[in-house]
Amino acid sequence: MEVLHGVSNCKSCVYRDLMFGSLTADELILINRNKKEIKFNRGEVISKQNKEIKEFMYLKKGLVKLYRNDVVHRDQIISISIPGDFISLLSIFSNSYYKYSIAAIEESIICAVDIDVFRQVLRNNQAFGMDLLEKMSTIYDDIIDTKFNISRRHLRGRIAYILLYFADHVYKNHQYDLPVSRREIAELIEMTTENVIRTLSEFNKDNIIKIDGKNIKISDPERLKKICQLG
Amino acid sequence: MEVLHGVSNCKSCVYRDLMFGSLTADELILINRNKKEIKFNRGEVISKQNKEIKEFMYLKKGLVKLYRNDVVHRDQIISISIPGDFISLLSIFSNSYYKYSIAAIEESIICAVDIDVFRQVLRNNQAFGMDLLEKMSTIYDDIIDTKFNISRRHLRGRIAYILLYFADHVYKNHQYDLPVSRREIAELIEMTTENVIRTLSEFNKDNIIKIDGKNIKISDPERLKKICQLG
DNA sequence: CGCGGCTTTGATGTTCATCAAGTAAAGTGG
DNA sequence: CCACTTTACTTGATGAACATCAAAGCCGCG
Repeated sequence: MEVLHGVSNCKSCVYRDLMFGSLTADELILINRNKKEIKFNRGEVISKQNKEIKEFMYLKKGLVKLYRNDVVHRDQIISISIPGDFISLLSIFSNSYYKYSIAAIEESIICAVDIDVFRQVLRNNQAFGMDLLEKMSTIYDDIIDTKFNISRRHLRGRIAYILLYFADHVYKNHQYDLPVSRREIAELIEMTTENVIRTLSEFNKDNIIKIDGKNIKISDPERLKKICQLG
Repeated sequence: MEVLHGVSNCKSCVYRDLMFGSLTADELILINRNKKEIKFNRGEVISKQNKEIKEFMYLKKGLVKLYRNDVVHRDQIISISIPGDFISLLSIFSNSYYKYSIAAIEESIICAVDIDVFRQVLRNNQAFGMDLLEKMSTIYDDIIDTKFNISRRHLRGRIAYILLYFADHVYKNHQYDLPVSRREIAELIEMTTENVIRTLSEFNKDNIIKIDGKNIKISDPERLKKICQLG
């Protein structure tokens, strides 16, 4: 972890409209003065379950996972966030502590705004609040959707679902380097690491996908989609 | 379904503070003028997935379920709402159509406020917006929590979890009439109807619970809690 | 009264987790 | 930089957990 100094101004940030489009010039200056950019290496924990929330964060670069810690069983991954996502939006209003842990899957850069400043701006800007309601709702809906979609499927269907998820939602490409380990896939779709590997090998043998280490190429998208729907 | 006329004024509603505590007198009058109270019988569908959202609704009396329709497999119950819950809060901001269906489990009375009026009040009252952010966040967090708690458990653990859920969260009593059918329990915790029945019978035989038709009495809460934690 | 939905139990087979054991890859310290 | 340790990946064998199928009793309702 490393705080980046002398970094970009919010005014010219690519994500400005995504998040702070409804702020006045003054509000934006205030946010800019109270934000930090922080770099995390692959594997580093960004925040831990039950820790106090001190910042509103969004992802500028990289890939992070939200997950529930579980000592007895295994961790459960709730969602994968891509650049532009608000990674601390969950539970920021319902709790003063994190309900979930966050860790970097790839080297990532987080933009973190002091939570009190954030709340202050929120109290004074109606449009900003409405924006946030909508965004939060969308994030939550996506999580619920994904979770319910996964839990009703069998193993083959789950793997198909998650492969297509990375292709369509994260990388927008039918070929990509899997950002997560086999174990993390298992934690994401509730199955064992062994069965993740087995199912991937099966798909590989059946020429549905082509595996080369971390690299996945979806050779037969139609069949994969069919398995996703039926499995 | 039956619209109730000449019903109570919002001003003296038991749920006023729960929902509309931050409204001005004028706003409350506006809401009052544009609300309906509607009674639904057991089993009646209150709103259907993909239908346009025209009202903001909360539950005054009874018990309802939120669920995802699924033609191929079975329906999936997302949550059970008790009086005071905002049953259409989900997706009201992220979508203009319902993402989930809603149906009455018991005879229920819904209070429905015209969605445009609701949004209008929301735009003009900052405190109301903040309230809503917090409430919505809590509802979503609960759903995610429940869902993840269930999906990591085995059948016995799931049944134990749901029995305790009804006891602690819905009825606040160790004895209660199960409001849902065995099949609905199955849809709620992702298992088959047969296995719900089998597991309940097992618990009955082991003197952990006492079943009499729909009536459940938790005779050995400690053991049930242990099963819930370990299963 | 009979039809359909809910409930219950048993038998059977499938799906999946667990255990074991080995290889490959990636950190780690001397 | 190389030996060493740990972590990730892979495959197979086994048994447990669970779904499916079948059949029958029960209850409410038109």
